[in-house]
Amino acid sequence: MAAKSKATIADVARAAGVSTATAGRVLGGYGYTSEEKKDQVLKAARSLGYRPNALARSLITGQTRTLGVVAGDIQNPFYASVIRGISNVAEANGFGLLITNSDESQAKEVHSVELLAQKQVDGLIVTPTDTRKARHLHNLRTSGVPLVLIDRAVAGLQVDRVGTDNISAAEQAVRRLIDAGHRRIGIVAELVEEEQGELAQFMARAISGDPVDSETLYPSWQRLLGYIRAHRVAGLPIDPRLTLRAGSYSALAAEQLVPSFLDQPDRPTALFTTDGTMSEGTMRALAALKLQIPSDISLICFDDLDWMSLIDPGISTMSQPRLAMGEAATRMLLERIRGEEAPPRTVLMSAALIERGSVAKR
Amino acid sequence: MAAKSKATIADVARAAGVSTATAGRVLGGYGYTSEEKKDQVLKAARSLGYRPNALARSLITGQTRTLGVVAGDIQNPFYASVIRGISNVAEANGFGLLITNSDESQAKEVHSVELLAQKQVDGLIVTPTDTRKARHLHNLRTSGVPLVLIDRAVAGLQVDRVGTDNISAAEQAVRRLIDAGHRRIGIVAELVEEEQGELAQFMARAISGDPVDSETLYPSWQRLLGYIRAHRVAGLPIDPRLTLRAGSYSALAAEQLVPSFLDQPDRPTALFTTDGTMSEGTMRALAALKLQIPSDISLICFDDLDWMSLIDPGISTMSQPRLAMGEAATRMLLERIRGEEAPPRTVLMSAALIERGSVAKR
DNA sequence: CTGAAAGCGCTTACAG
DNA sequence: CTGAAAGCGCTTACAG
Repeated sequence: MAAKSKATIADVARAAGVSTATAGRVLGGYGYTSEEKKDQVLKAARSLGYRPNALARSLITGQTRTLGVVAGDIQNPFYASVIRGISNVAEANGFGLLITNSDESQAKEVHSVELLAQKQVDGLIVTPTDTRKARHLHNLRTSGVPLVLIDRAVAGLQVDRVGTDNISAAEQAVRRLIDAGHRRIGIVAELVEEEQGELAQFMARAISGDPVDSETLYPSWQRLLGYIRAHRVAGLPIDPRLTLRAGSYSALAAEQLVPSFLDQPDRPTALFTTDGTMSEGTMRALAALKLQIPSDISLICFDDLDWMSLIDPGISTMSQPRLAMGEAATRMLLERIRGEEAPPRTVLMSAALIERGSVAKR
Repeated sequence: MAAKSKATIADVARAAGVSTATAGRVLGGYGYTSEEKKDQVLKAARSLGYRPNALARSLITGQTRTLGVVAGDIQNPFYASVIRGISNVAEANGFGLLITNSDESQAKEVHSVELLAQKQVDGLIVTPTDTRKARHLHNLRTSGVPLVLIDRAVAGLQVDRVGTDNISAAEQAVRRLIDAGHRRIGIVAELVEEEQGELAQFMARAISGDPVDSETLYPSWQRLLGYIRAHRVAGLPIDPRLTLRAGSYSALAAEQLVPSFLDQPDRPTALFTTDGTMSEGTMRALAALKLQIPSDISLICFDDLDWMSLIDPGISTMSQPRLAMGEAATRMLLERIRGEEAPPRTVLMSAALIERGSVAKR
């Protein structure tokens, strides 16, 4: 193995015949130096193959120019795009990215946050796994590490956040289906456990128009709210049998539940899926059932995935600005890192309905 | 903003009434300490909310337990999966991941490598943008930073590498098409510039059976080699007009070139696309041309993307073990970091033909 | 403009 | 087993 060449500032200073302070000033780009010494130092640095040790610098300055990211799963197109957005603005500002996956497990999320904090990231972007309890995120506040949330909020945690306006987006999607004449519209959603009570109660309250604290709801619950709202606005009744609850972030779960969901009297003539994962599972099930879109069943999805424009007919969907979400979150985080004081901001981005060929008139 | 609580080992030591050395020993988990002092220190640490500063530790130990990754584009499913594989074994071994995108630009790659090196990563995994010249990667060797290459090799750079056995995989795909009776098989490939000469010369040499140094070829060139080999083995002639060269990693480029490619006398009856990007572009073009698969044209792709199993008929493809590639690369890197000396290894993984419905008999 | 000294938060020999 | 001291590679006041 090659000898590790580890020229330090002291080595360069010695070779250039100056003090380490002077060498540091030119190499670190701070303070003033005469052109002459500057040249000497630069020459010495080059010949020694000097590379600054960011660790030492960070230890003193207290900043690492590194951001930490805790995403659900980097393989998921949603997170992949969001992270790309984060990466775009991080890179443009000279920040590196330490990325971890939570796999929607709070234990892993806690572990990741701790790891990133120990590595002294200047700020953190996380997609919280649990929207109710998140002590580790509250603790971050007291340890002074700026935090921005993406996609989900956390009850009682006043920090910057960027997400999609899920209620409006879902309402728009379902309204489109209603406008096309559909009256029995099924919703395929994760709806992982909530502490605001059971699904039936939740729906009852929403239907009756009771105000629900939607802010810290998981996205799929918010999208269910939009589904309900579209029905209410149109004066349509809501049949609880038209709600398919997958219970977890799993395409397979959706795929397995859709067949019996569709095998009921007076089955839905259209489906609304609440995210990419549910959409994929639903599509696989429809294919297996040999149901033609849109002649046998209409469909509007959430999140625009590659395949939705590749298949024939194309799938209409609510497209989230994933890249822009990552970019916006990072910009907000950098502002906080720079010390900008302002009340916590919530940026809700709107999704756009992309019309393709998956909705038939009825 | 909350006061930054920054308890150091010195603070803990003071609170516990011991020396910083002792506090360090229990908090850092090295050396011996009596149970009594251990308890005192732990208690003090807890009440002070002590969190170790990994920077300070790394500065001394010379290791950061962080790996650097330079991938093409995290949004691309190929890289997303590879990175997930990397993340799996990194995490299992307590390593963090600093991830950057090169966007297939060598300038960005050079910049990323420099950034990661300054941040003192313990090792680097990169998908090299240029397989011919890569001084920054050679330099890494002399600075003692272990490096593992994924997907592509670099001429003259003797380091561990994991890739796909592209020639065999492509040969298998094309043989499948030949076996189905196809005689005019088109290949849709990136084939970005090479310095081994022009495409025509390259093909002439390959066809004549001249040995080509395939090791450091870009994957799409290797896959072209497999395409040629399948023809040679079957005793079939090769028509250069059946090679579509996109010239860049762009689905749009492929999409735009496919129509005229298919609008030629005696046009191909089957297509082989050399990666996910080419596959996507080709699919979009075929859809726009209203060509039915497989009745109008047969197709075998490379790399198994989500949509290939979602559309009807499913697309047959050569599936690369992307996750396993990332995992294997990381394991090799960790071995090097642990100091294992061994000649550089090249691990070529084989792709598996996944048969779906995109190939018709002829 | 430049250098000697102190110090960031830890770990590592070295005595005891 | 424990502590005083030195030091990792830088940057930051502070004199001059």
